[in-house]
Amino acid sequence: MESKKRVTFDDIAKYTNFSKTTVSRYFNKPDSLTAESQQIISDALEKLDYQANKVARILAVGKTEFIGVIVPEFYHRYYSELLNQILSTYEQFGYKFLVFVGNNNKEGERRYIKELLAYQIEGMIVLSHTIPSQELAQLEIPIVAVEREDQFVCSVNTDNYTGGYQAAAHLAQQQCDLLIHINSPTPESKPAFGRIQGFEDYCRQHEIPHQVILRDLDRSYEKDQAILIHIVDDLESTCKGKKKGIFLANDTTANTLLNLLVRRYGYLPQEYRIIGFDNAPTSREAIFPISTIGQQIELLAQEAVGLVVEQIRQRKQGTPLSAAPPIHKVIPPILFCRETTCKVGPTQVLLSSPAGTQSNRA
Amino acid sequence: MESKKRVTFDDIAKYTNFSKTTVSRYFNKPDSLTAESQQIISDALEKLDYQANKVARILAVGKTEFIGVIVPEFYHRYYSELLNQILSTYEQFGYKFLVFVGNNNKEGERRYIKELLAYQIEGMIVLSHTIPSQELAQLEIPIVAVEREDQFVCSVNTDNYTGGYQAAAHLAQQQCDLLIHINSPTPESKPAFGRIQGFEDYCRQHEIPHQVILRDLDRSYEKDQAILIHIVDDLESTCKGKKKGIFLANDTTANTLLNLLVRRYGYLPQEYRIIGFDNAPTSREAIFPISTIGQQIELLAQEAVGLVVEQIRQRKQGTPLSAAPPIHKVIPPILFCRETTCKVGPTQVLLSSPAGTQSNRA
DNA sequence: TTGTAGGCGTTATCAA
DNA sequence: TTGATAACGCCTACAA
Repeated sequence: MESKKRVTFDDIAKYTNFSKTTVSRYFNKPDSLTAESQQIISDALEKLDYQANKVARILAVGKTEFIGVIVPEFYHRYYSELLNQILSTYEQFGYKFLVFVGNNNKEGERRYIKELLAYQIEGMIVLSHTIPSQELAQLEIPIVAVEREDQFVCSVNTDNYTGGYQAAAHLAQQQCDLLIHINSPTPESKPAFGRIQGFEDYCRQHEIPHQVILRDLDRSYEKDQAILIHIVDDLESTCKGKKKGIFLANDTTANTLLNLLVRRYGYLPQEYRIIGFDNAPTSREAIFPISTIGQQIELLAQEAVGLVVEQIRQRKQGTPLSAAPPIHKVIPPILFCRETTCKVGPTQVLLSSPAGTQSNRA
Repeated sequence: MESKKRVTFDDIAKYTNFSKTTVSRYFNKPDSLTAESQQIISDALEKLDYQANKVARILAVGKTEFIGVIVPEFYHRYYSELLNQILSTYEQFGYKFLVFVGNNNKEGERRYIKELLAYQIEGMIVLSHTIPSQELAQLEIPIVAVEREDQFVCSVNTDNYTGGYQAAAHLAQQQCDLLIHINSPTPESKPAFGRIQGFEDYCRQHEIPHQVILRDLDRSYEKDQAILIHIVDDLESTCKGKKKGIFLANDTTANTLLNLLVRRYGYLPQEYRIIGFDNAPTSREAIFPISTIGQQIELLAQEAVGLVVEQIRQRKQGTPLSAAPPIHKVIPPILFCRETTCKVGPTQVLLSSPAGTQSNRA
């Protein structure tokens, strides 16, 4: 049970009287060994309890199968869910993920990237927003941006414009008199800017009264709540009686708004219709399940990893690195029509089981 | 701009007419070089755009600075927050994290662990529950379990017993007639079992009517909701009029229950007092901020990483590996008294800014 | 202060 | 089908 040195190919070689080359081949080209030899080596590996050392392999072969991931934060569940789905692609692609949280700190993120490069990551998936894609593009490794500024690197994004358009259309369909979009100030370079555009375009094209309210949101629940209270107070005085369709920039904010309204009224008044964005778990788990323009998070993750892997593959084949222009994949959003816009009115709000046959205790 | 071979110490050495040993020393023992030599090498590194290769370093020196992490799932925000805090310790300890999601799949997790070991991780933090600690202990690397069965490995846990005790005490203090604890069936080996024990002990010691309801929770919001509806229906018929203090196993479930009650009543009746566990972000962001027995998540993460790192350090110093018995750190919980038990009654439920002009109900 | 030589554990190349 | 040898890029003696 002593902490002996780790068993290596050399040990296996000596034990079996093969060379370590042959042992190596057992793993990489097993067919080139006789069945007998394979068996012998297999037994030896078992007997000596061999544990693979991929670090040595990396040095020899140059492939780490590491992908670096930089997540901006975990306040929005969108990111934890996206990370979840990214990590889950291990089963599909076999790549491992080195994960950092950016916390909106540009200098920090630069250090993280340096570290990732030092560990010879083969590609990187960037969810954080601080570092411009131009800088990322100079890293000379395959990079895929997800829902962030992506001019100079590959990316996978939801079709935000269509999403914003759909949101407006859906609210309009609910007979709203006034459509409102609440968002943070968003640079045009971010894909999320499309949400604003799509919303506005729909409203203009259909001549629907609307306004876009831009505030410094997405800080914390309490701060967002304070901001939204002001907005709602304002609406209550200026738009009393009008049916307001509110499109929030994300489900987290939508949830905050919903909570606020339900606290005021005990339910969500028909006068307010709410739709969020992302289809983050938040939206399903809200006091009233929130309608949302769903990002296909699992698909986004798969496409993102797939795209990185594809780029890695191409590069490995000698294809020029930055020759081709960046690929931008676009994933369509999906409307989830839930209680904050359609399904249930305030009178059907009660939640109870048909007939209870249930017992207690343990 | 061509994808030339990467620059190595050899290149720097040739360029500067030093040996690569000297270049190596520039990084590891800079004081052993003249200031002048340092400058020369520094310039060369800059000029040739040297990028560190830690893989080679690992092979030479045997230290990866990798810690493997296995998270069970992301349904409970407790885990994403814990992961967040673990990742954030990079700034403090410098260790990088290879992250896998277990998804409650024992075989999968075994494969992940194999992979992690192949990458020469120096230690592992295990949040998932599937693999017994006895098996983990045989891995011959420092392991820290967090809030899971931990008999044979080091661990960091919240003082669950005290937490359960406090929860009961707090509910009792709110003049509840009947205390109820809702949980999943929990093996005694899990730290979380202490929540049940603590709750029951308090109730017995103080002769408070109570019951423990064990159901197969923690699957999904909808499933949990269905289960809770049955439970509430039951309580409504059997305990009508009694003030019920309900202690939920975690904030996620507490949130589900709260939503359900608020949907029935438009507010949280005084007849129901609710307290959760974890102080996951969920609890603050619920329709009514949920009182909770808070786990000090940031501290848990720090202690967990710190403990792994400490073990790594000791091992490096030749101290026997598994000689010492596993260390179990215990972190006290913190009661967060919020609206579901104390702060606000249903009449003060409205949320508006000071000058607010809001209406009530219908 | 600096250099030489060998090793870390694997794979690639060339022979046999 | 197998083996010997030289990488991969860095670090650690030991020497100078």
